[in-house]
Amino acid sequence: MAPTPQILTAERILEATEEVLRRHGPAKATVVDVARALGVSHGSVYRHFRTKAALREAVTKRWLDRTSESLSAIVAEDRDPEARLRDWFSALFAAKRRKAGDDPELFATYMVLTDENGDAVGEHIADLVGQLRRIVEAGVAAGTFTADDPGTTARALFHASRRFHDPRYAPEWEQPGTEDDFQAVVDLLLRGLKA
Amino acid sequence: MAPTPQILTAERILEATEEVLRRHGPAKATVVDVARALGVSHGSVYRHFRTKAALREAVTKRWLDRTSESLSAIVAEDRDPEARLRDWFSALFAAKRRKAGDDPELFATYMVLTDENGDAVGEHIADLVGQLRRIVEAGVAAGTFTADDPGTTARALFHASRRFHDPRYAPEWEQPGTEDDFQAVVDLLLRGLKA
DNA sequence: CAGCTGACAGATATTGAAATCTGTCAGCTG
DNA sequence: CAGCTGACAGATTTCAATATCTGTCAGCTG
Repeated sequence: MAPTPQILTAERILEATEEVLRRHGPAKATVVDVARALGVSHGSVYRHFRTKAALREAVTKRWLDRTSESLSAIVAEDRDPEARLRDWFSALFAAKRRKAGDDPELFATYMVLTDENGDAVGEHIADLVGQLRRIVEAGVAAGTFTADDPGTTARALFHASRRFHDPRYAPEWEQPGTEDDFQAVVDLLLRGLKA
Repeated sequence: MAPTPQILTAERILEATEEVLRRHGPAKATVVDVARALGVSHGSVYRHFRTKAALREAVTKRWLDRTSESLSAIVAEDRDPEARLRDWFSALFAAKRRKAGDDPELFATYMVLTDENGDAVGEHIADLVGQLRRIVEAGVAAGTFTADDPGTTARALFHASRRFHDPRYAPEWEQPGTEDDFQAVVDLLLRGLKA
């Protein structure tokens, strides 16, 4: 058979772009590199993405969506909302900490991308806050949580836990005592939430 | 009288350095500039500060200490701990937001300095957490707060409110809804703290 | 003729030589 | 002679020339 003469698709370009970003880092990853990795001219890439910025934004969205999806399973479970909320926070923190620790360079690359794409990050945050709101609403319905406005409470929960999922704090996540600090914040927030 | 032939002191050097930083920004403020502002040679500055980094660290500490001092008055008051805690958070947030809003360039300058001087920032945070601990202890003593370990609880309060005092979030402080988000977080934390 | 190529203009990044700065210290000065 | 100066070496920054990249588009190709 011929050496995989696949047609060029947005999906394939995104995969190649991730690979190029992983290899060269955010500062040196060029559209020409992506085209070369795909064996096409860089003009072809511009047929699928209007600009380099649009291409990088699409990569960023894909990456953020992967995090959201892994957490949505916890939201969908049919369990005690308090336990789900604890698990959700733990899963979010563990996922972020693992990404930052396992491959610091790749994590730094995605930090640059998220800095560039405030809109995509805003959507991602709205998504996560929406997940929190669903858990809070379940708790209110079950009578275990008190919340005048679950949306406002969900935002408060998100903001109050930023120290443990905002990538800007990543360097502090491996310091001793961080796990205790995390538990103390979650405990305090859950106490405040109880009916 | 002669044109103020004052003797050279660490204090005068620090004042001149602040002025130079204000004028030229952190990237272009040199030791030579500071010496020129004082009418001395740059060698004299090195008599009082071993390195440029030490000079900048001293400026950073002075600046951070001013914030701590303005808050310590609230800690020392003889009032309901819950009200003091609310006022303390409000004062901290208001002070930070005012600094960031009134003179964004100077604020950016101090962001660079704090990035450079992690140790000074660490001490400052320990100082603020200590103030929180004193308020929590007062609340526990008065029977209005519950806290197994006031030190841990104070750390949790600090971390949970970072969205509203960590300068890295300054760009978000002027967005609409921020005041509501702040109140929601403080309300949630105080609910969690109540006996 | 849909999809791709590659040459091109303007924008951005790299590079290396020149300029400036940091930190030291022998000697000056009041 | 305590405190300051200013020349100096090595480190860092600046700047302008050069190279590379982005985004377009007329035309090629299967």
